[in-house]
Amino acid sequence: MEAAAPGTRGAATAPGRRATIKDVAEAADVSRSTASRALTGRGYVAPAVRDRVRRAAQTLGYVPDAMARNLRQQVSRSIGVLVSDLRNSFYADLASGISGQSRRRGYAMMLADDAGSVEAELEAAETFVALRVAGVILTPLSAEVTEYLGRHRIPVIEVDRQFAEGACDAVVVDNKAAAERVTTGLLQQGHRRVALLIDEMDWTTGRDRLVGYRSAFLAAGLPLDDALVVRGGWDVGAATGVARGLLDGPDRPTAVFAANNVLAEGVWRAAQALGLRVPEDLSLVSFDDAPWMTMVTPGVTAVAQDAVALGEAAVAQMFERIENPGSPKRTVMLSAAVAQRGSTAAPPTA
Amino acid sequence: MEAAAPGTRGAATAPGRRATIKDVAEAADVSRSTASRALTGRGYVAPAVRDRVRRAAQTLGYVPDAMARNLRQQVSRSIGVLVSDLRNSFYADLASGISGQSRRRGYAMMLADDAGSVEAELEAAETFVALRVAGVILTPLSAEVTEYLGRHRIPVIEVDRQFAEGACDAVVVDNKAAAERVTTGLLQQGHRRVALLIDEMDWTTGRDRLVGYRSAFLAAGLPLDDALVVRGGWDVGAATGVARGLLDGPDRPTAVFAANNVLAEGVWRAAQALGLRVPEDLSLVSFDDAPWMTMVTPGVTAVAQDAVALGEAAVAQMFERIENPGSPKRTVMLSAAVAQRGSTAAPPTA
DNA sequence: GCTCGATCTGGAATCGATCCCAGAGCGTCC
DNA sequence: GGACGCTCTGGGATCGATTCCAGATCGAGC
Repeated sequence: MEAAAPGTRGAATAPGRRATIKDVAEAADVSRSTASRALTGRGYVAPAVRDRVRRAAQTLGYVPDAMARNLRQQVSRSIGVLVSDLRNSFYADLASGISGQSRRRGYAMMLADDAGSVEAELEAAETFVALRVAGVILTPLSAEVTEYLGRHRIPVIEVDRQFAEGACDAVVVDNKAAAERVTTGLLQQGHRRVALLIDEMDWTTGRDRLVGYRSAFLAAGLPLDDALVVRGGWDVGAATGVARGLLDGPDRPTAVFAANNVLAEGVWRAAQALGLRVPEDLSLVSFDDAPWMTMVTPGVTAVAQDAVALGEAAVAQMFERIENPGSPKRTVMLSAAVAQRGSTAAPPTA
Repeated sequence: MEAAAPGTRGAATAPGRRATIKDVAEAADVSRSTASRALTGRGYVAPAVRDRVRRAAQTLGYVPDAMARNLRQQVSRSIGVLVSDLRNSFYADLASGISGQSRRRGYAMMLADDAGSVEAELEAAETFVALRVAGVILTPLSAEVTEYLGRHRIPVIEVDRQFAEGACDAVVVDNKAAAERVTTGLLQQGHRRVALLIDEMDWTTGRDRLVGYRSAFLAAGLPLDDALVVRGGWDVGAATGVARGLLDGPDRPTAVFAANNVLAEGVWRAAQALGLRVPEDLSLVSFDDAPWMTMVTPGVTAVAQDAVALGEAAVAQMFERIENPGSPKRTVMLSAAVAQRGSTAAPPTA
């Protein structure tokens, strides 16, 4: 879309129906072809005629029909975005980054969220195909969706997690490195019973965070205890319950590494409920920063994925793919910073 | 879109280009008209032929082009949504509610955020017009955008706030009643110096919250002190600064009513920085709930607007408007609950 | 004067789907 | 047997824009 200068959006003078290019052409006393050339700037038009047509369009409040234009040109200027849950700040930030960046490039964003349902995910993908979007950015739930979109020749960028590595472009954070870094930090403070609370280990996110956690132990020459790796469930309620079970007992871990912000919230709530002080009784680190982590006392040390930047990088990668369809698939890996706050300390010397 | 049964999304067998209805028609050995009738279910088709066409579509992985369909039918099955800032959980929840509800009705959602810029808002509106969306749901920044969309005969629903009352449909919360309720609560606990920290007083949100605050004083027969109504700025940094100024002094208020979640965060941070204990030294209530408010100790008492429900109500209103274009404009008012937490107490007896 | 190229314009085809309408086939009823 | 109604199919117009192409006009150069 050509960005009209401020204040130039014309006043449609009470049209019974929307103005079409035919109306503009008639008003300017030229043919539809000429009107089109004048407005798009492609092809010859005499300057005087061009101005006349533009004025007419202006007066009529003409806005070209994107459907018709896209149909004719067989390209669309919108992208599809599919995330898991907008109420989770991680996905909201991601969408925000994508939105800003794609607007800057003149593309509109179709946003859908599958509420964790593979069927909803495929339905959204089908809608994107129907709308002939220029590309899709998604946080995949299944490998099928990428394959489906690929079959329809729609460029796909997987963000945050990947299914089949190398099957399509992807933008992810270096989960392993970041997980290893925070785990090593806990070990260096003297913790030995460090639990990992995790939601899944099938996607690259969970898998790599687990790998990072383990390699920190190996690097420190410390033994691994698989009983300390615990599945935490998908929502705060479940996570809180699991965390209570984990923390309620004599043999409890002295530190917990929560693999995402929902699980961290569960641990925090469980600690509160059990009267455990952070960090005196329990150290906590989180993968995924969240707004509340800077509000509580002490603040929660977290791997701060910049979700907005992740979204922006995904958009950049998508346009590179569109301009360059043949180039080999690429996985962009962003590093994540660790925001040190007050939620870790040496373990209690019980 | 007809929801295909799971697993029925056909395999496009390596098409050089996407299958069109012409391809389906040829594969099923019928005309394009018949293929169309078979797939849409409108008009006569012999059952045997219908099945043959559907199988052909299946085999080819045919997905009808929404552009072409919309162009022909002059209606679209997508709605435009325009919010201020997705990173704010209020707007993200709103979008989430809209998304879920519109997906349920088979509509796609075009989402844009103006980053507080009126120009970006108008640009997004123009995109919505170009895409011929069925309707637009927005949290308006300017009166102009609603008027612009209205001129192009696009149904508009304003959510959260209204500009010209009655100019279009709207879904809002009862700001006045909720503000009055929480203010009255503070007065009943004995507070007299109750500050209102507010961002704007031009929109209905700010105006009504101010009105509610004032009428609580009037109802209690207490005098108003306009020096206690303070503008707090638009982001957390500014809000924190203003709150520090407000709370740093001998004559500081004993309670603060923050008119939104960003301002409440500013007050919370300022109180922390100044070493003020909540609620012993300072009571705090917020308009707008936010996730962190249940995470901190004590929890922050807040007017809990259900933003998801707000979004869902907006979608419902939009479809009512679409089905019933002539009916008088309607403003739906949702009441907001007050989530009582621990952030208020009787004022210090200094 | 004639050719050639550049500039400029309008007619008509095109994108992919829907839908009106004419007409074929067939059964029923008077 | 003929009129009528119902079922079913295909031809072709249509939505709104873009774009190819033919042709008109004009000025310059030989």
